[in-house]
Amino acid sequence: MLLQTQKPILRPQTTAHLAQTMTLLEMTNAELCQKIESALAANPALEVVSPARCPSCHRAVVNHGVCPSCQARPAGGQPIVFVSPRRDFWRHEGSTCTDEGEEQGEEWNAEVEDLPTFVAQQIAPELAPRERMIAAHLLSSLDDDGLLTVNLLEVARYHHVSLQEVQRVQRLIQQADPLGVGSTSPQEALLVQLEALREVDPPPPKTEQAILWGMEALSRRAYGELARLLGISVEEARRLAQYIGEKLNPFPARAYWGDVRHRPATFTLPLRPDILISRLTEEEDTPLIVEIISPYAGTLRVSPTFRRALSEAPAEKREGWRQNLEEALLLVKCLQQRDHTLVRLMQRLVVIQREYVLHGEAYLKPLTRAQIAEELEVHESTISRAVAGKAVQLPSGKVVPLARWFDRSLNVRTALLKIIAEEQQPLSDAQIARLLARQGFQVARRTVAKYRSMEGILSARMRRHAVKTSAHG
DNA sequence: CTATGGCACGGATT
DNA sequence: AATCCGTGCCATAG
Repeated sequence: MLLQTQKPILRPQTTAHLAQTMTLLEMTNAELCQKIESALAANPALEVVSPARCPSCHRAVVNHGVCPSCQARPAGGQPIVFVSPRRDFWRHEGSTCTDEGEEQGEEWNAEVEDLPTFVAQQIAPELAPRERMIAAHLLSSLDDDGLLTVNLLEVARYHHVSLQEVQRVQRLIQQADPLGVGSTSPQEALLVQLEALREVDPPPPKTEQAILWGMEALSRRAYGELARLLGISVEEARRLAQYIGEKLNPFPARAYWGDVRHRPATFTLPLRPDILISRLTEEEDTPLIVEIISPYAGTLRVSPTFRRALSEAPAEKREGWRQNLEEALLLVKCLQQRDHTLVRLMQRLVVIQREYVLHGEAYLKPLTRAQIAEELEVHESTISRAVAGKAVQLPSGKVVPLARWFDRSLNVRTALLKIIAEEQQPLSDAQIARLLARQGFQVARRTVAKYRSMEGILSARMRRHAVKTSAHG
């Protein structure tokens, strides 16, 4: 197999190695990029050489002389999995990495950085000179979502003004165009938007309370729970959730940038993929190409020059250099191991979830991390770490968290929704369970009931009467 | 008597 | 080792 070409040392020699491997494994590319960059800056023994390129397709590939997708056409639905060098959209500010100008992400960053200026222009006329400083402070502390990352009280203390004054400035910012920017929490952003909408488009009753107390239930789509919490009917709860979902946005910056420029949904998501999946051909039986994006833009290695220089090093520097060399070796080794684990994981995952990758959520197979761990003969916590926080871009362009591939119930829930949507007369939980079993979903009757309430669907009996009576939760 | 929702246990996840 | 989620058992509403 082509994977064997880069087979790393599999057994951790030291506890340091073990610990670092685990840490690296659970790191997202974004985090890892930073770590590598600081390591490169601090350790002269490390260097990045430019990636090898495939002579035929010119694709850059880490650790391969030939692009794996040109090298061989795997048989029997086997995917092509390889580690590819970091793309531009992973670059951090101040990075020295060059080339590889890729289609996708860089404009995203450029525009988001513009947001503070954009807001500043709108509110500038309203500001007293003294408030300008405060506004600048707040606006420069916005995160990608348009929410504040600083405490208002701290800002007030920093500028030696009262909290009220800071709040006044904040309110001005919140009223500005991406409605709700500069809020300290998603809830606050929602409330600001709600206030502004109130006259134009009156919200359902208790919307405010739902935002204040029910966010957690709301985000889980636990409409039944929400209804109980607010003392309203489930039907009202659903309508309320729909209102919030359609008209309001807890992350003002995302809504704004998403709306103004009609770009694919991929880039309005805050997720940047760690792994890209594409198809080799348009055929149904195409091999899938899985690129695991490496956190560096070439091959990371221990500099041979440095190694040579070590033997001629002046005595007083020798100890420090030797330590550098050791750290460098360790880091490289650990990263290789990380790559290897990810490659093996994806290799298997893509085979199992092939239908999902090609055709979407409905084809997601139930899967547990433990199951994969057994097949790959690694500890389950290894899988857990490898999956945590990672995002994958599917051939469709959609970016999803890798964790979703392991959802045990999502597909069952969609099937359940479909059944209920299509049924003429209300079915009992037991009947639904049997229908689900016929579709290959083995779930207990009790679980059907749980999913039902999660989705905010009334019981069979209630559904029968819901038409005339508006029952009370 | 049947369909549901509450509570608690055990395996999965982190 | 702590926490979450699916299930089984049981009381209760219809």
